Amino acid sequence: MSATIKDIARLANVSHTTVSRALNDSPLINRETKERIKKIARQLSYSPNFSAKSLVLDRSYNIGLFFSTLNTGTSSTFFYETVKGVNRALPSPYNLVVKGIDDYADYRSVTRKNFDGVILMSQSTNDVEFIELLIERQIPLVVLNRLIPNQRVVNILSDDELGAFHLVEFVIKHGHRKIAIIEGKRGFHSTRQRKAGYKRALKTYGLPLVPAYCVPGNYDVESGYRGMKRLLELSDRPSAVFCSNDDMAVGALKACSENRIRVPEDMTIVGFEDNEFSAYLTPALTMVKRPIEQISSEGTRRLIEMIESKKAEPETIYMNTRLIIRESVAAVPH
Amino acid sequence: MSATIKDIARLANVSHTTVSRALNDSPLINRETKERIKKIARQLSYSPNFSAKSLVLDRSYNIGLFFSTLNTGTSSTFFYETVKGVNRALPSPYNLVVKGIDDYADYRSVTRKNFDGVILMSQSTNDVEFIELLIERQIPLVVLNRLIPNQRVVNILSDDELGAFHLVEFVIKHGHRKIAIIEGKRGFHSTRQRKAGYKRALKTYGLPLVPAYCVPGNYDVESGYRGMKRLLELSDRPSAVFCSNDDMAVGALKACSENRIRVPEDMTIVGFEDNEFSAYLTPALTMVKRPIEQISSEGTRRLIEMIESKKAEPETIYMNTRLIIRESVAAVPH
DNA sequence: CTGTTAGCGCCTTCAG
DNA sequence: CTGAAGGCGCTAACAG
Repeated sequence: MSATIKDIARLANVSHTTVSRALNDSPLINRETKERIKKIARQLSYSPNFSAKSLVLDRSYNIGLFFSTLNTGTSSTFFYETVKGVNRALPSPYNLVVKGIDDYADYRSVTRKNFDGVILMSQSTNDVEFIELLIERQIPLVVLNRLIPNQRVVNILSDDELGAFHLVEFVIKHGHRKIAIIEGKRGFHSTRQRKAGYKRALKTYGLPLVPAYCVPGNYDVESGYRGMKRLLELSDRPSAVFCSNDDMAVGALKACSENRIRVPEDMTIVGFEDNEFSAYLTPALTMVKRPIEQISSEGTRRLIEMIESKKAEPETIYMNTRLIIRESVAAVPH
Repeated sequence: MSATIKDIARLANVSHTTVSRALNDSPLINRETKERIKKIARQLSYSPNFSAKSLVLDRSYNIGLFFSTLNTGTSSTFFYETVKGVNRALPSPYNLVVKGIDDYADYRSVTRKNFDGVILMSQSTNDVEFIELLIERQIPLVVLNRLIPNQRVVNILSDDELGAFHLVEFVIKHGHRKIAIIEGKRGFHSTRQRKAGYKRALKTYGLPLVPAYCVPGNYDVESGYRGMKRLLELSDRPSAVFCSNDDMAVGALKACSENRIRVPEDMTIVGFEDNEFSAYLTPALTMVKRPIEQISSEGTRRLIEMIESKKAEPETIYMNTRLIIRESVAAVPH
């Protein structure tokens, strides 16, 4: 079928070893023979058999990109930006293999032989087992998005706590004193971080933490809608709401509109994440943008470095969020 | 490092051949030895080296999922649903390898050896070369989303023309006679199909096709915004606008809101695609939903069948869209 | 600079 | 039912 180095060797009247070396640009080979061999390879439109290469080099050329889940709880924007970021930084011989942890009956097939390295987009603590397995098997690993304490891994995150702090601070500076939060999915690290930033901002500015103003959510639009409805039923309504992500802000906006509450005139709403719609909502959403794509690219770069230099320096890197000011915040009405 | 069949063979006092057969459930092997071998394999947490398997079986276990591009023109919802659909239908030994065609300098590495099969999510005609290459190399192929005429490939699409027809018909039945369209990205098959459905609906109901009512777009939010602005500047404004996808409908909504035009009271707007926000916009969007996830799953199933049975029956399959009625359509004002 | 030889881990004849 | 031998395509010593 397709040509092998032996075919080329025959045509070039050299040994297949020479062909292998020539094609891999070994300095041992004479320039002219090299050219000659490469030309023949081109004519035969030769392409190496990666399985064979893999077997002998002990490298699969597969990079696994694992999500906690591919089915639910992952917003499409988040997913897309991650893949884009990884893809952008991935050198060409590597294959980007996308998986969800949750559809693994067992992880047996995740081995050093089958994956040169793994990028884990960690969204909840349900992946600790998986992380331990990877470490135990000495598979180069980069964990994105969630802080992995006490582990020797490269860990890249956005500073959500700080981002949320800045965001809520911005709201406070508009005169708001009754600020509610619709929280993210339970158990997610990001949920805790964002709430922590919210709490720190309140505290810093001497505002009380009102339990009734902290309503649960789970990062989807529907939960933002329900959360907002709950807040609107309160006798002492908040004047501003921090939604732990933009999807929930969309739901919150909807709930306001149904109750004829104008945003931002009667109610300030802010989000977190920056999905592609935030700018085009009515009103356009003021929120904090996480650098998902950069995190993914940076993580990929580090992973490849680890793989190719065989060095792993555990490190935790925080990448800055950005406050994006649009239209959904107004001074508190009185 | 990790265990091989030889290690197991030694411990079990059999040849590695026997181990291989036992692990592959060959009927030739005695039940008891089989059990014994499997037990040892489990104890050693043996996992096959796929590179070796691939080499000898001539199967890479890689399924390529190729997009026209990963960088722009692909909406995140679309991307996410596709991956989800494929992933759901992909049997476990296979790896889902995600690629964008546009970041390929040359396609040389896409060979039968490196990919057992390819799923092409075709978004424009810039992939004809690629398709020809795959056919020439006899790589099992399924093309999703775009009609590939005169080619012997399995082709799975949503019936956008019919979907658009039903949608516009629905608008017409609300009394609208001045219906505009904001078109999709130039050169995309879907763009043409949706416009065709629009035109057929107009024609069927005896309405004229007004050139000024056909404005260009490219499937992103911004272009919907600009398109709507253009329509609003017309002296004889349309009373309804068919946006060729939901992202553009979001932009159109925004433009209306800025011009204090109420939707749907003053202006009917419909979309196409159903991204996850459509239901939560204000007003919630009436549109046609494409079965992306089903298309992807079905395509994957067919591809695997082709690979495992070595049979390829070229076929074109249309999957039905669904009209989802929400709030953005009202009777024409008079 | 080039060739010979061996072997990566696995599966598949072909003999027992 | 089991084993011995060979080879998939490629790279890596080791010789020349």
